Amino acid sequence: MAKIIASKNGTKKDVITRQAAALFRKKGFAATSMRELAENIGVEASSLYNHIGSKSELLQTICFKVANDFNLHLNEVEKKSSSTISKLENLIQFHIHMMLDVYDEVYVANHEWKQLQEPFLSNFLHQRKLYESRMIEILKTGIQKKEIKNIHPHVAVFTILSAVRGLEFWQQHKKNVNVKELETNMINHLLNGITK
Amino acid sequence: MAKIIASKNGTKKDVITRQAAALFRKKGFAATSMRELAENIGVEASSLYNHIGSKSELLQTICFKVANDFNLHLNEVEKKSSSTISKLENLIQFHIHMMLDVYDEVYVANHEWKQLQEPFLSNFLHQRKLYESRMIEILKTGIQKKEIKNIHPHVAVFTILSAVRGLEFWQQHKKNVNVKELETNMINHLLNGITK
DNA sequence: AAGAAAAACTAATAAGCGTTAGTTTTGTAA
DNA sequence: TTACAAAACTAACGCTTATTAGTTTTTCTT
Repeated sequence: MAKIIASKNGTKKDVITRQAAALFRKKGFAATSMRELAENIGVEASSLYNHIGSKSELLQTICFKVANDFNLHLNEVEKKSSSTISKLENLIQFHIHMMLDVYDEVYVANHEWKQLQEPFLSNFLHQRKLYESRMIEILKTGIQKKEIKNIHPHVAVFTILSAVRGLEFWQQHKKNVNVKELETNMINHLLNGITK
Repeated sequence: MAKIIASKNGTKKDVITRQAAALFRKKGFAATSMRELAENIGVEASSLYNHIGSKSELLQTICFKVANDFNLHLNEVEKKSSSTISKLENLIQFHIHMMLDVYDEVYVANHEWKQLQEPFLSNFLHQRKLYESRMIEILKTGIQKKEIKNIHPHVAVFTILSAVRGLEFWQQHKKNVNVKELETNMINHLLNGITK
């Protein structure tokens, strides 16, 4: 067992997957070749197949890892018996952190899921729709409890998710902005408008 | 000169470009083959080259047409001696309409510009940055004239552009929402927050 | 109807793709 | 040191790609 690989960077498969995410983000899934990926890792293309099953599998791994992270977090948020507002605050915060911490992976999940093959494509879209529904449900509860204005919950969820996805934009100006500041500003902006 | 093509749909090149935009949006530029594009038009792949120069050229045409439309509109907005708010209102409205009217093209310009070849890639990014700068400049003027809160103009422009780009999301729920309503809601939401 | 121009076709090109087979090197454990 | 397993390598596979050349069909002009 190689020391460096196992302890710091995870398995070689992890290294490959991470590099794949970086390239898929930069160039797109279809425009990234296995030879190019291999070169970035310092190995021949065929050697990759000692560690991974296929190019498609790489995309699947990336997309479903991200989807799972979001789902698990939503599970925890739903469990907590906190106010609707702090639930939403928690969700937005998590989205921001995911976008900043695992940018490549989230970007790929957001942009390259189209290249997934069936049945993974349908599965992914299903999970996505479910996540949206659960967010809408949280908002509806908040409206019932009079914690939140009587807005259209679907529209509100769409607005929040759009704004957070827009952080991709921000990645290139990362140095010009204080992350904490951005975070609180964004949460305030997105929640003040709907809080009663 | 064929009647149907010339009068209603424009030249055959226009038809090809429009179909290309549709496919590039659905499947991505790299994942769309010329054979597939040809099949959608009802012709052999090689026949396309009687009308277009190359696959790359199709992407260039799409991206720069969109960029040019936005630039021309911004020119007009800058010329008008109206208030900062109504300038911004005008801009947001235009973005929304472009997103709804020429969805495929705007989507491709937003997502597939990465596949442009040099020097077009640099040119495109330059135009984009310039557009942002000019929007920021409008906001700065508004702040000076005390029409607008003393916010960070860069952040505000980013927020507006993100929210509008998020309309892509909305395309699939198009039937569930009144466009006019969406438009006024969005303009209010994005401008009320920064108006003094 | 004849001639010219436009646009379709078939066929082929070279290059690149993901992936596999078979072999050799490297690293680990006995 | 020997034996085994993991992971690298070279070479090649069949397939698809964008694009070109050459030819035939269609369309428009006169």
